[in-house]
Amino acid sequence: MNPEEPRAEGWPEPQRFDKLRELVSLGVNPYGHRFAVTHHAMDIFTNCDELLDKPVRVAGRIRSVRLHGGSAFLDLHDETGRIQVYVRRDGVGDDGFKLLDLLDLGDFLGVEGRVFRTRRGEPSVDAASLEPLGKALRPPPEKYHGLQDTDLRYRYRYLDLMANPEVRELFRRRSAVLRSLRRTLDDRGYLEVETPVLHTLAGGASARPFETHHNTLDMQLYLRIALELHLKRLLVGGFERVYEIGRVFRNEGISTRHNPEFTMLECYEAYADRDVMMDLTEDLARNAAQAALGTTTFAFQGERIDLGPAWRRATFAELVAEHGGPDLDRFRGEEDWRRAAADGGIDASQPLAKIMDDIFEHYAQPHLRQPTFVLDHPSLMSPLAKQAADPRYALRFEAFMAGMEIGNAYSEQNDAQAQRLAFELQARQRQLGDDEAHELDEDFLLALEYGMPPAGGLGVGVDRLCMLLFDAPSLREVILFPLQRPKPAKEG
RNA sequence: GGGCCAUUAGCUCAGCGGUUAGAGCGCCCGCCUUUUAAGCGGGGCGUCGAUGGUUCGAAUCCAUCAUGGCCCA
Repeated sequence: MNPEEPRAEGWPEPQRFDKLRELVSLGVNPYGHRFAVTHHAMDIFTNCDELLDKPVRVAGRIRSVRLHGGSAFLDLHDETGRIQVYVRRDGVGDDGFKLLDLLDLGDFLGVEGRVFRTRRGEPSVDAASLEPLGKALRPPPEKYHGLQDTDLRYRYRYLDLMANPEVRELFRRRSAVLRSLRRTLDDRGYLEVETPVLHTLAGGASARPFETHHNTLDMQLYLRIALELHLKRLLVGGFERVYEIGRVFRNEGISTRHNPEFTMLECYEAYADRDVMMDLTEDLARNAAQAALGTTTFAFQGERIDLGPAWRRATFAELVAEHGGPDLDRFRGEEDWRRAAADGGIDASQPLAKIMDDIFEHYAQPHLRQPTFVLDHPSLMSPLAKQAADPRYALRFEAFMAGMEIGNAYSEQNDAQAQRLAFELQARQRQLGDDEAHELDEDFLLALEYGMPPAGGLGVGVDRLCMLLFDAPSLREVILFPLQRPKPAKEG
């Protein structure tokens, strides 16, 4: 940006350009370089008495200025909080005091001075010198109400973070959740790995993928919809406990519980099964809650959720029947499902797997408030899981709370021939119009043919877990930059 | 995809057929060397989301569109 060439007309505050130019003409760099910070706001606030009259160097953004003629109070915000700076003409000299006129709310400023308490007892820094570190050409959001408009909050998340301290706190807690998930798995002997985001075939889940293209290879590629198939290849390779925390992408609708890209934790444990993964799921969730909240009970949208006691375990069929749905155990085939759908007011012309999903969502899901493991889904919906003794059902669970799915796990299919049959069944569903049915993945089958240990596999929707723990009404609240349609560029 | 709601100053909002569109914060000018949502005096900085329409008159009523939110699929 060349300050001599002002595009200042039409800017919110063209005076900021004038001040910028004047700083330069005084030989002051408005954009600073290194500034050796000795203390953060929080340090001075909590250790004020020990620091009294000691020299400190603090830096941050100017959020408030109270001018008093020959002196001024500035509120400087750094990552740890707010520290008040007292600037007196006697303290910083005429030249230093003149700088005050050239500073604006939103500017970054470095201050060297001594710690003192004001008459009212507030820990403050009596400035000896001021060093502009970063001029703001636009004003920050309003200081009391912050930035409320959700569109603007997500679109310009930096303003949201600047204005709303509780948003900064939320993302600190999210980081604590991530650390806790990693620690729980690390402590259990898991290895964290990274697998490709670009897939030649999007598998591991039922979802439509994003498509992309590699120019040099002239090859169609897909953004991954799950981590599953590569992590299982690692079990084939000999790692026994692996996990990945990574972004997956699903080309589907956007809602308060869905974002096109979201963070998934998947972990695979050789020689374990679904039941082992249930215990692990409870541990992961409890530890995350402890790490982020310091407790395993919390309120979600007015509802009390308790992760502490052993979670309820009930089968898919039991839960549907319990809430007025059909007796799935008596179902013989597709016709029974379609009739049940019609009876329940569900679109009976949809692909069969979708009908199964809808029947569960219709009857059971809204009632799953306290943490619940739903066991034994229909096999058709679970092509990557081993079948139960009754082959209509799979050795699978999904974890629900507050009516929301947060986890999904299988006793992983390690029989290459059974996996091929399951894929072939999916391929037929695809031909019948189910574009979410799993693709037949020869490359994955090849890996299984070399032998994979039996394993429990678990996937956890990290964003949803955070949403619950933080009592967020929308998934978008816990994602720093949720996808938004671009705004037309403003004129000027 | 369907229904409902919102869009007014940089920000948070009021105004809902009738003078020149308002408040607080922010901003500009002046005063003030321990204030803290500092204070005092002065200044309104606007394509009322966009485009059409109804009307003597539209921020306000109607239609369409755009963006966002909530609910449903």
